[in-house]
Amino acid sequence: MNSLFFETCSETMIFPTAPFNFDGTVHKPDYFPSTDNAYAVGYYWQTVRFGEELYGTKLTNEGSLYSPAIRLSVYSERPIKTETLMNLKEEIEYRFDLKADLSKFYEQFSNDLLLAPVLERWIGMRDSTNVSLYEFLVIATVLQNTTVRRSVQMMETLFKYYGTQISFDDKVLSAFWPPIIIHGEKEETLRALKFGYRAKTLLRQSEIFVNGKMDERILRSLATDQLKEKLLEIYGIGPASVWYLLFQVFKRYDAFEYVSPWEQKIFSQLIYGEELVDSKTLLNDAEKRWGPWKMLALHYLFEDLFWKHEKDPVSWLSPLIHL
DNA sequence: CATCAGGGCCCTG
DNA sequence: CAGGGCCCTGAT
Repeated sequence: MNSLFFETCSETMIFPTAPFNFDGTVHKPDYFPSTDNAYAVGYYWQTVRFGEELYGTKLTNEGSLYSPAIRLSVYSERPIKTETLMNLKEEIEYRFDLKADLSKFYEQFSNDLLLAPVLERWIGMRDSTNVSLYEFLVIATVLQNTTVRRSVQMMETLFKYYGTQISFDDKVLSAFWPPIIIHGEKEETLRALKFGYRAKTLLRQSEIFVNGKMDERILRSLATDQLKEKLLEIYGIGPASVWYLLFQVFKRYDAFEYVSPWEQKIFSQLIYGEELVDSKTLLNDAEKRWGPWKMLALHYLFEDLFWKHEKDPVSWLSPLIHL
């Protein structure tokens, strides 16, 4: 892994729609830890590959729930052009859903027995992702059919062999590689790094980006059904991964049509206080209760639980997290 | 020590 | 459309 040291810094302000919860938006305690980002209350650091360039970004909370403001600091090798800085700002606004208007969601469920207390704590939290579509596909691939610990291992192996290390603002973080780097690799090499059958997936996913068959910006504008169809065409993306993509990467708040075993257990406890509720029941009830907001509603419940767990372990949750 | 499932998906029959 | 195979690893 080659390393870079970025000292040049440009700044601009971002003004999210209100209400806005900075910490709930930038830090998701249920996502597996990854060395491409770091979090502290009021701060978020993240490496970003944008266009052909690498940047170190830092978000600083300089506002409040009803008067939100974020300082975006961008560290780079060379001074960044104003236009590029504005484009990067827009990209960050999209990824963290900073321009969302969730007022209808809040109004509609202010009396929902499950959601109301959670909204009190987390109103203004957004449905966010810190990475691009390509990068999310890599994450989805290392998540499949394994435990969190091993997902973390695989991710760090990828960073070690194909990524870049960036030092900025007293942080040292890993940065993603461009798809062409993996594309130029042999399947046996990836297999030797213990990716097993995932080697093929990583290669085929890189290929569609190198060949320009995937344009994230165009996908964003598609209707959900059409988008889902496109995403399912990607090798290695099936029913479980597709709704992670729809929700997190593409902000489709209703994307909940499949429950994987792990989430089934957690939702069962969370919503019904039971060990295992039939997945059809889960899906139907969520639709009835929250309709087009169902995944966002579940996200709020999920994050609230994991924040709680981070501070004060929830006894039934611990054995479900295989760290 | 051996066995097995783990935050799925592809492919075959 | 059901079910076997896939890679590695930690848990048991």
